[in-house]
Amino acid sequence: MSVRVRYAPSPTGSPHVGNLRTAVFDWLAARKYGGQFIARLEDTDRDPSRYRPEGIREIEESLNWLGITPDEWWVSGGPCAPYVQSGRLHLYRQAAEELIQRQMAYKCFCTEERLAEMRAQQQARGAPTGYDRTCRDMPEDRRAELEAAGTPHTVRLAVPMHGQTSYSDLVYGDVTFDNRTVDDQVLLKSNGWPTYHLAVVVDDHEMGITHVIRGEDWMPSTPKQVLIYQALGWEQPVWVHIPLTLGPDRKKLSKRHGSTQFTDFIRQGYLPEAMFNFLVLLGWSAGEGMQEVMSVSEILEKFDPGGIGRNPAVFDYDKLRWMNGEHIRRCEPQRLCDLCVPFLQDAGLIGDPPSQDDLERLRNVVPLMVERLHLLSDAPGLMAPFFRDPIEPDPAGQRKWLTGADARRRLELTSDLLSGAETPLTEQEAEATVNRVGEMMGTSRAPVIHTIRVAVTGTTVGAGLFETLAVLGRETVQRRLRRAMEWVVD
RNA sequence: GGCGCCAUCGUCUAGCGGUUAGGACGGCGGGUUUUCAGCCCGUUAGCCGGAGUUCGAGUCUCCGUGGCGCUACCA
Repeated sequence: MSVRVRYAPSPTGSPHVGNLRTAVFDWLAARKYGGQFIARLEDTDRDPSRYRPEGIREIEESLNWLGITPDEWWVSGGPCAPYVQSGRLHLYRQAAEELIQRQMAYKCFCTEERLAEMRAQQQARGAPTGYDRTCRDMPEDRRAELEAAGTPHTVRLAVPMHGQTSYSDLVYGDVTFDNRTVDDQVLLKSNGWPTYHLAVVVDDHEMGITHVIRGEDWMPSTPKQVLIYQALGWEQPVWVHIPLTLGPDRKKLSKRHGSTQFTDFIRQGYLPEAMFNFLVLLGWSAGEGMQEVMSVSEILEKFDPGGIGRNPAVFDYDKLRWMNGEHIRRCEPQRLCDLCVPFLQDAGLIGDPPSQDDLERLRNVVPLMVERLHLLSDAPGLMAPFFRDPIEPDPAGQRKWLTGADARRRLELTSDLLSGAETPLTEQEAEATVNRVGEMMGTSRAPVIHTIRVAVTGTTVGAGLFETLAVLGRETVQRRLRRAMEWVVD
């Protein structure tokens, strides 16, 4: 039987990085085993405070962006459509009915108020919380009476009062729960909609899911689902729980730790392969001697679910930033240019759409900046001197390198040496010129370099000066040198 | 409170009874005399505690401690 792995997000808003990491593992396992990757929307919670359908677009965008577009999902459909739980309600009702007939579930007529009160009392006593099973052993005639009156009810799982339920987890090994500690979980809400526990089991079975890969926070509810599989006589999937992602303070990763919305990372200029690489390393290791920076195909080649660790991992923004730089440096030049375009457009440095001139200049500038980019969003700041005209000098740089008669002289000499020629300015000519100016002034070339850099870029940081001059071109360089003479203070 | 999971440098981790406990990020220092970045070199720092098993424990067992998660008609 073919391996089928699903990613089952719920539309509760913008997708979280920890959540997408699960999708990465889901995809990896599916591909590794030559199976299908399926995505299904778990939208059975329609409470307005949590149901945020706007987030669905972002889930789709994130998956596509990462390059892990599902083989079957709500966007493109598939043999198990619909891939949205709200369109599958009849299946859950049918399953609930079957469970009731098999006496593995029962109708519960308790009101939410009563349940809240019960819970409050349990907490006050310091007792374990959980349903007290009032309706479980309800006399048949009483049940029929309430039913005939149309009393709202839920359907609960009748968890065995004794014994244990255990399952085997690919990552965590054998996990066992005393049935006494497992709650009689609500399976069907009083509005007829299922809870996660019922819906996930029914859908995973109906869709032929073979591997359930999800966050470790689902472990405590797994026995409930195992019980449902057993009651319905269905074969269980392979359970694979993966460790959680934490913030720098070791608490669950959340907004206050900085960016956690996946789309934020896209906007900030991280590369898909860098995110993929970083996310998979949060909980998985190829073992000794591994190279950490890997392409998606290298990861796929080395990936082994057995290498998934068990300890929760802190999300290290510094390492992600470093890793992004590594991937940027491995990027094909043309692709890197394309990736930079939207960031430069947002900064107003190039047109939308960019002109041929913009694109040609970008192709020349990117090689100078590739080693200096960590995030694509660094591009506008770094590349501004090549796209903005006129430029303004950085005050500190001006104070240091555009001050005094010597500075003026360096500008004048450089400008003089560069004038006259009609040929394009080359790196060689730029270097020779700067060297010559140094000689003429009886100094090393260093001060010349610094002064000219501030003059033509406005800043003290950036690419090597000779390459910079060549890319800027003779005409622009001359114009900026002359302009800079006005900036020199005494 | 109950239940579950986890525990090696600050962080991500390798280790699967015998190692000088290895790598990566970060930090620090140096080199590349063209800044920044990159690259190269070096350095910093760790087996939570206690019993037990064993000739020998980071590795196995138990207890403790700590962290995290779940404990909803949320997922």
